[in-house]
Amino acid sequence: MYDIRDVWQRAHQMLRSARKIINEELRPLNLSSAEGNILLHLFTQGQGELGQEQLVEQLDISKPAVSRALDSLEQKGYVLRQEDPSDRRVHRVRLTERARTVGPQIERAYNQLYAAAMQGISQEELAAFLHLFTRMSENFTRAQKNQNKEDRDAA
Amino acid sequence: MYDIRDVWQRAHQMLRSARKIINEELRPLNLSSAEGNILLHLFTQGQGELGQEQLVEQLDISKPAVSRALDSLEQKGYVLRQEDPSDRRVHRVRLTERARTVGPQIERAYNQLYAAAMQGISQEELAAFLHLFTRMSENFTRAQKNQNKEDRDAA
DNA sequence: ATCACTTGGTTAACATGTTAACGAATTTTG
DNA sequence: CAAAATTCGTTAACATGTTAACCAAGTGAT
Repeated sequence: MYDIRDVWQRAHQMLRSARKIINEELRPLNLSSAEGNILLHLFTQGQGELGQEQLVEQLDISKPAVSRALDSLEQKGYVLRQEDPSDRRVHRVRLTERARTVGPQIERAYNQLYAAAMQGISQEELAAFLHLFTRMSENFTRAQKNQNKEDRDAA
Repeated sequence: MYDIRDVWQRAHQMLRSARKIINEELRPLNLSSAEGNILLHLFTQGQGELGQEQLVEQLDISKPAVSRALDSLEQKGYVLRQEDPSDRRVHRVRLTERARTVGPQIERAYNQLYAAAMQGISQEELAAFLHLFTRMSENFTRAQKNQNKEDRDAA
């Protein structure tokens, strides 16, 4: 019999394993997985550069998480933050030459991870998987809204 | 087109939402989700009592995580740790009267979460989902083993 | 019996994420 | 235009998990 609780356990397992693998793979570059995730996104999605807020939205992690990862990346010389002249609130994030040098290595690490994940899984299965995952995640979003609503109603 | 990266994003989203919902639901009991997870396990799986090591295995979280959650639960009067007379290393974890009192409320919170998750998802779909999830997670376990092996080979 | 190994649990250090509160810059609105 | 609201980023506090190092108790082999 299936226990829904296994879904959580599996999700945890998967994320933990993936993080571990990426951390291991990026250790020679002195990069953590959190940093790697951001760099990868900049490599593959960023046309030129991105504001931090865009990273927050596109990677779906919180502002402080992005802020601190960028602190570290800047420290290590992988990115630059420069003020946007047209809106001085936004910090545009740009990859440095150094980052571009190691880019392929980072992409290779992630591609390796993705390939490992997909062993024995077809495109169709992945599609179905993501479909369900999405529905579940939407269910939660809805549940959370209702919860907030009830809180407000109770107040 | 599907991007494998979405799997991670969805998994993160799901775990985050679930944690948030449970935290909200258990706040009146002064319990966090980490604590609730353990209590739920004790309620539903524990015949009488469990050693901490068993919690570690069955919940698949690290020893320190269990240790600290139990510290807090003991502090709050929800569990007791007693030395096993037959093996004085083992701390047997037992629910207190107080825990049993709030048991139904905790189980209700989780059942509500599970019900919300399953909205519009059939048993068959869940089964397929878990099947794939399991395969993926096994893939990672294998990848990690290989990685460790390569490390050793390199040394 | 003793010495080496294993096992259960704790502590310390750190990784990674979150929310809340804030400051500065921009936008909206009356 | 000036006051109010919003937006972008940072900082502080904390939640939750991990690995590494350790102690104390059991186990086992010579």
